[in-house]
Amino acid sequence: MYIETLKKELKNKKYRMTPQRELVLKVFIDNESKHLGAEDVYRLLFSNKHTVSKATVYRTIDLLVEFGLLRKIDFGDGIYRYELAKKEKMHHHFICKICGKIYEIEEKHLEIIKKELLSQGFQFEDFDFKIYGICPKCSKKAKNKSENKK
Amino acid sequence: MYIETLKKELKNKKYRMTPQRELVLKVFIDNESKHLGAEDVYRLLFSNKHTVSKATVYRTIDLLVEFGLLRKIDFGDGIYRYELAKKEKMHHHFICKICGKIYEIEEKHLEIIKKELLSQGFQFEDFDFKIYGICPKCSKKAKNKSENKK
DNA sequence: TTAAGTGCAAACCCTTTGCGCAGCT
DNA sequence: AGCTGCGCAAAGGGTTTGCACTTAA
Repeated sequence: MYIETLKKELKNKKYRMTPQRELVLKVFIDNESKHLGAEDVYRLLFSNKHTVSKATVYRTIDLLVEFGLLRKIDFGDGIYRYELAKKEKMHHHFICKICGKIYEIEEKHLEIIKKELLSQGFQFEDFDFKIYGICPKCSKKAKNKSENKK
Repeated sequence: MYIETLKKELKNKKYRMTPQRELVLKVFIDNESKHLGAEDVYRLLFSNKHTVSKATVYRTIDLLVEFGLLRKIDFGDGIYRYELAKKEKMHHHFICKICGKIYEIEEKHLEIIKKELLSQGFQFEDFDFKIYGICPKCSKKAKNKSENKK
């Protein structure tokens, strides 16, 4: 169904469907829960014996972002990551500063913020909401450690 | 007063106060409303006849972030920008996709989100909340244009 | 057939690092 | 003297680009 959208968009813009473009999109479909960078996509394809060049991976990802199939995420570590853009479900990211794990957080309160912005004349297209901190697991570990020391 | 904080922090960590460190911090103080990248800082100093090497600019900025005097912002264009971290006033960014202007948005609703996270065991340290869209000015312009066409 | 797409390697660009010299303490 | 800090230039690392070859339509 993502593939269908891709084909449709390509036709609209008079671009072509190619095996490489399908392969790149499939990587994102098969790794839905992950946040993959271009390098990751390249390596995943490579280890599956599908050789798609890095240049093509980068170009295809740009295309998929342009088509709204992928959302670009930036965790501030110098690597752009991407995730399938499921329009229905807006979610955000909590990044643990200790273990590095990324939690997806569903947020309903943002609706209020959206409404306020709209009333001020802002049209929003994309939210990027990241929270950095310490996740429950890590703060539990830290707690245990300090108790053992006593 | 930022300078005082810098001096204090440096003393704490047994680092030294230098003219370069003061100059870099001053650039941020004198350009409070802007979001400067390292390159910008370097150029601003250069055009004011103060030569501080790029390496030092980068190193000093890292230091200032470490001390909590600067906040790192990432608008996803491959350049890290920084702003003076005024702890009191949490604000966020609206980036217009047409004119590129960055609006600072004060947000009070995030308090609710913070509370919910806390109750789930998440400890947050930093919020990064960016909204991409079209600002009131640009959407007005677009509107006028389409009306003229009629 | 022919314009779009691909692969390769080199180029880019922001950022980081190694190293010798300068300057606090 | 012994570190810390600086400037310079080179290296790093993710991303982009030029160009000749390949391929979808």
